[in-house]
Amino acid sequence: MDFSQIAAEGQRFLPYFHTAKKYDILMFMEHKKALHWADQTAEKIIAEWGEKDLYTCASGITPSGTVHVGNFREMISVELVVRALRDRGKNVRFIYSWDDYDVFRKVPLNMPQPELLEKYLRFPITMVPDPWGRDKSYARHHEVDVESVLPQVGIYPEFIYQADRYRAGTYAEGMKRALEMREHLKTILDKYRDEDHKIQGEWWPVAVFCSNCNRDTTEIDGWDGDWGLSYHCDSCGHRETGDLRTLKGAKLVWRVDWPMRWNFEKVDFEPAGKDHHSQGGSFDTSKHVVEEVYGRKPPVTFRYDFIGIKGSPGKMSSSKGKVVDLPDLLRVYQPEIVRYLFAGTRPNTEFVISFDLDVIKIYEDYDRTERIYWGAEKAKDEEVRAREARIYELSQVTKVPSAMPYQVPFRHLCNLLLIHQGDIDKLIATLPALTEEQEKLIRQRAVCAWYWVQECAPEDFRFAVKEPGDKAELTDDEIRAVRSLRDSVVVKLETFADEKMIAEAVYKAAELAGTDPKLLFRASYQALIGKDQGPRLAGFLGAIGKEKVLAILSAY
RNA sequence: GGGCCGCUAGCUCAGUAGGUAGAGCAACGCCCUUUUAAGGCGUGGGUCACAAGUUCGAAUCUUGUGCGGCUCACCA
Repeated sequence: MDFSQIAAEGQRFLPYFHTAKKYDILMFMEHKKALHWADQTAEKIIAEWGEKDLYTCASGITPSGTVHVGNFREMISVELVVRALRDRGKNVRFIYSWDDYDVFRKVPLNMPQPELLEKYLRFPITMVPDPWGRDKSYARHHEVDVESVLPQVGIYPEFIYQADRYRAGTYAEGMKRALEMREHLKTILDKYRDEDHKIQGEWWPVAVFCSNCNRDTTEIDGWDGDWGLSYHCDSCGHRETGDLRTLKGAKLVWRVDWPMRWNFEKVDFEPAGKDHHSQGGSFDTSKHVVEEVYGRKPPVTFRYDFIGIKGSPGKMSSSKGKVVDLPDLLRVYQPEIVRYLFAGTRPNTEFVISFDLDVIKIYEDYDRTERIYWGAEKAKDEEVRAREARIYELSQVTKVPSAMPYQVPFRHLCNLLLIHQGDIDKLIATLPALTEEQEKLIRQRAVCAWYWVQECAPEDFRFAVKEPGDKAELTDDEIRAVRSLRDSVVVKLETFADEKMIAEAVYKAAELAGTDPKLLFRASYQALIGKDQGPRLAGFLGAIGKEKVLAILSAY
């Protein structure tokens, strides 16, 4: 692009282009910057590390309890960045670290058999039994819960099990290096501590699970400057001098462990929660450690915020200590929409995941984004269109469907399901012919909608169509209104061109019966569903079906 | 005490290429002789917390102030 072109184009965007500063012009020339935060992060990673054959993106947590939506935010944030990198043709390794060699510190409130678990405090969580008896350990149970559900939302990391790594001696070199740099590490960790909190007395960058009783209640007695490490256990009195390469219980303390692994795996990107991301926090000290002790630049990062919950994910889940996890989300939101929630929100902003009436709005928002992507709805401007389209792409579990999905608004879907008492096959039968792909998505959405209606929606949202013969208590006026509706509208329901025509006929029916339309509506809803209100009557009659409505109303 | 984040319409929030302030809901109005839990159209409404600075131009960048929140300094 030569300068005259820039100038011409610049005039369009910058009315004051002719007087703009050089800085403004430079900014303008770079204006093709990525719109989505995942793309921006991907570009930052590439800019920071340069062109590489392989980029490593990492995430991980300690499975010391139920892995909740907050933890999930980290996984999906990384996954979105991984996709953005891959979309740029990069080769990416996406690792997820299960820190299952951490100590079992306290028993979470929502665990079964707390007395049993109590006995294993101070053990590594990988050696605590699974209180459900399903998996080989407490840690494994939580890992399996997550690993089995992630594919549903299109997330496929390479899992790394830290207990296995440490016990296999994988990090022996890293531990030795930390011991050599012991004094320097101490200085780094003390940097942001005030006088009262400086490390007191002897400090070791390694800790040991006792080989006799498995607890971490040990103290280091010495290091021989090479591979030999001595310790004793305060619980069982065991004393031992082991070799770092074979001493299975030895591990690095957290703030050294993390940076050591950044170096070991050559991590280029890893976000962290806000608890890690303040000065003196673990990400901050780890940054110093990886540079000064392991000689590697810290990864590109960002801070993600916490997630709040609004409404209840189900009637049964109000027990104490209940945390909301990914399966809870998937019962109410179809997988694309789970991804959409996270892809559509910048990681460093807090947001709430709703299980109440907001669910309807979230579905509507997603549908709108979908229409914009497919050009079925105009976006305000090109920028909005491009951003919405990108969010839509990133929200897909695999790839974008081959044609625009058939949209059934969530609220309408709920009503249809209530009419058909949750029978999805019957519901599908009322829709126009769909492709296999479209039907699959509707079925998925219907399962969520039905769960939501039954478990999360407010009581007055639900209704059930009466069975013929189940007669409502109506006054004479009401009975007259219902008869009028039946005889002047329902009997020729199929002759109306559209819902609007039916609506008109409904009002005409009230007039014929000599009653207020209000009364007719109330009476009709009472007769059909036993409530004072319901979905818009005109469409509702058609949805229930002429035969069934007649069968019900014939009692009057 | 250190650090971080937020403060935009009545409410919930978009708005991080600096270029005339936006959406949804609420409100108000009009229309379809009819909003009964998927009606349509339209209108009003903001000192973008406050102050100063940079700039031709600031919600946007800088500094300071206020209010609210989070986080670290013990452990991961």
